[in-house]
Amino acid sequence: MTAVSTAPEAFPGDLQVHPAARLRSILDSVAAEDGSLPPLNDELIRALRLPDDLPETLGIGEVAEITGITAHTLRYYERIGLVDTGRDASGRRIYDREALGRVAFVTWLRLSGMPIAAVSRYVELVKAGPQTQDERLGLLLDQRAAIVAQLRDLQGALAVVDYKITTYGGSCGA
Amino acid sequence: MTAVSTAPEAFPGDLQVHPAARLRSILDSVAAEDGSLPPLNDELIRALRLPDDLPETLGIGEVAEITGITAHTLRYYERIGLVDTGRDASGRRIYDREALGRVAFVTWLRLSGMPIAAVSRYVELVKAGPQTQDERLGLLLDQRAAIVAQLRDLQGALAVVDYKITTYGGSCGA
DNA sequence: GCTTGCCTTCGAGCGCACTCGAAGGCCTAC
DNA sequence: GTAGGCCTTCGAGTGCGCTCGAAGGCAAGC
Repeated sequence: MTAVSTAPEAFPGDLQVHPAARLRSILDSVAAEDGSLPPLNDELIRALRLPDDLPETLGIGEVAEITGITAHTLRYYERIGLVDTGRDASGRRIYDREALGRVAFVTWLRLSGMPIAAVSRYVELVKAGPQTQDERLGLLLDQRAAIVAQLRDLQGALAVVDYKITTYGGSCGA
Repeated sequence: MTAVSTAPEAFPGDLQVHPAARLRSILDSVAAEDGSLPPLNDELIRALRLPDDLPETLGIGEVAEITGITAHTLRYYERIGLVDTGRDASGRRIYDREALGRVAFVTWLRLSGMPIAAVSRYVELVKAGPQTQDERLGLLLDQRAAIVAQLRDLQGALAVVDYKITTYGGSCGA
């Protein structure tokens, strides 16, 4: 896994491709210089919970800016039940820390390729109470396996692309 | 990157999710026991070129079975110009080694998240001749960067999911 | 001859995940 | 008071990548 260290730029312009660019930049901040990532550490978890110097509550525009997810999409997520928010006196959405955490969590799941239906199911289970823990764990384990499979696919694709790059000029076949 | 070694099964049943399941199983055959992958080696490349004990030419049904891509999708790929094939006397598609190699290559690119439009562009450039090598290399480098970014995203998601699994029972937020 | 089965083309349809536009409300600044 | 800006809801539209069905051809086997 050689160079391509585009690390310095904190907020790349590919929002269309990856709505969670900003979350990724948060992840970047806890990643090592060589691009490797801690498998699981407190710093990362704290990053997920988002910085402490944020205001107590945020408007949808601020959440959009922080997470890189459009306000339209945030409303869509709420409409389909993925994230609940409060409202102020004039009916505007209020995101507190917990709501922001949910947005972040949902975004990570989506980023890992989990279909919205599955995320939705998970959120439903959480709302349903503690007796659903087994099924929730099952969903997470399934998703973990899916992530591992994707990692393997991507490593294979990386090998193929690297081969093409090193021998580039060859034909399309193989 | 701990266990979840579902390695033994050669042909998992998730064709819908990953049309390239069989290609992945070929990749598996060159992967180490612990799931790690060689970044780039001759064996993998040979695997991409597909086994030597295949018939010289294949029908679309055979290609579908080998690659895990449906005949419908193979026809679609041909229709949009991603893969050319020959025809027999009665108009049926004939896939030779080269065509099979192209199917495999295209599948790897798709698996890495490259949009069809970009794959299409790449194939066009190959057809256009050697003077397009620079642009081809550019496309490949872009895709390499995209793969690396995806790997990072997935590793982050894996960390988040692992955190949830190890602390499971918690709320949905964070 | 007739069935079976795999193939052909063409065009339409589908599922997912947004994405956008219209029409309007509320608050602040000038 | 009015303009600007950010917000609201609702429903429709978009783009991607398949996915499918219909209608029919061709060759082998009974």
